[in-house]
Amino acid sequence: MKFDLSQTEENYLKAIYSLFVVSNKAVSTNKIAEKLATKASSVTDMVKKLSEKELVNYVKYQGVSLTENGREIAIHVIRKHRLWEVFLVRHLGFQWDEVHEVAEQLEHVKSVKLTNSLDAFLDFPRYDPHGDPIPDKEGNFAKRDVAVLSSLKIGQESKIVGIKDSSSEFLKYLDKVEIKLGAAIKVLHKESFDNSMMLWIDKKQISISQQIASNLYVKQQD
Amino acid sequence: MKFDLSQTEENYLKAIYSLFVVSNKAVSTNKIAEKLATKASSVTDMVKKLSEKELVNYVKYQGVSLTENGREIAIHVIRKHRLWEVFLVRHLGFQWDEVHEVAEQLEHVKSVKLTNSLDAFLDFPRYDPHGDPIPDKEGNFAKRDVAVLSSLKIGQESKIVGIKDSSSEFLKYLDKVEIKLGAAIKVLHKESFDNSMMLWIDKKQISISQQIASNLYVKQQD
DNA sequence: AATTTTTTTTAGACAAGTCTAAAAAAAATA
DNA sequence: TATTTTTTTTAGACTTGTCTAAAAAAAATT
Repeated sequence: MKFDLSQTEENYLKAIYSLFVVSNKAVSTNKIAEKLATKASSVTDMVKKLSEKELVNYVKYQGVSLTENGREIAIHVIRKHRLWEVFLVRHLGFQWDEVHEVAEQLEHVKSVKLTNSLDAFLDFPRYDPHGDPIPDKEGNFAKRDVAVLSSLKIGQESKIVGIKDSSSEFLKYLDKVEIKLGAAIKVLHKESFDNSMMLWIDKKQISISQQIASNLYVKQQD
Repeated sequence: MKFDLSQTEENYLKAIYSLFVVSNKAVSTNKIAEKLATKASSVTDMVKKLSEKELVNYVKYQGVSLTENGREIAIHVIRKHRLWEVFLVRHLGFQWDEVHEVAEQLEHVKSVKLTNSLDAFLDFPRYDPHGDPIPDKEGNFAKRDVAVLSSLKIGQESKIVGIKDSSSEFLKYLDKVEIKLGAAIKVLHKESFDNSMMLWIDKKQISISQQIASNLYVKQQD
């Protein structure tokens, strides 16, 4: 039941998982190739292998989806990735835009005890530094009752809890304008002609474009 | 100057390093093969490759030694291994006989910032949970002024600081008889016919064989 | 519906790391 | 020193994951 997968195999499962959750339908080999910066022909080969191990459902020319086993493994890898990100930011002084590359390596370390002890050491965090939910031991994600900032109405108060685009550029922008996860905000005004928003954030007043607002997640309670 | 080595290459360098320090002469391919649980023919292949990268000195039929570069990398990997061991025992509740396998994986994670931040987080430990010295950023090992327990004379007081044999069996034995690193001891008696020793350790009196005593390191001051 | 374009798969090749079996060199023994 | 034994290397093969180029299928366009 529990295979010993190579890092490459794990990366494929993770890629298929994340592509699947956005489109909710079988993923094309081309999309996977793009995500993993490889070629579609390589993907076809790997997908066949994963299919033999019953980690993905694969029908020629019809895309790929994860089996229950494959999904479990993918989620477990994501869990490790996000826990390590929390550790790096909280305890080792990493910035949130520095953690990804290192977490990509740490996520492949295999030890159930390690993962669960780390989880406990971090006091079972539910979100990573980017606001993405961390699956628990059983693979359940904390449900986020979140909205995109751009959907808030004038007068609403909320809290920034996550970001959609986690590119390094976007993270750097957020740092520059001092928008931090956890920051309390209040919508003061929405400009109807370009949908830019004026808001209070940490006692300061700033204006952000619709572009930015639609890449920030906010939520009401903890 | 700084290559991106595979985990396998790093493991070869580490193996060559540790074999070299005990014998202080060029290491045979057979010994390396034994250490890495592989075949001598595989070692020959790899050693040629490392030689081309100028990480080892290799002359056919005459064994292998590390170049300055190779030595640096080996020590850096050992540094990471031992730092992670400290982290696992101190913060994640691992026993000292559980850490090796996990540290073998963690030691290959590549990030200078990670290593040095971890070092700082742990407050620059000088010894790992087995009492082995941890090289600093520059690759310098803390000098241990240690002796083997069996060399102590009657009446001498000391402290257990390390072990020579770190096999799982030995570690388990130590746990069973409650010999811990850091424990203060005093030699009460030495049996001349079998060299077994009677000692005080943590307010208890125990007798240990010469076998055991010669696998324990002790030292005077910190 | 026929044709063109795009996507996906197949076929064959390559690099890394490993293995077995055989050959070559070194070491041990007679 | 000659011979036997042990160690080390070479040769050729296999696996994993990758690639390019060509073929096949699907989708889009006319």
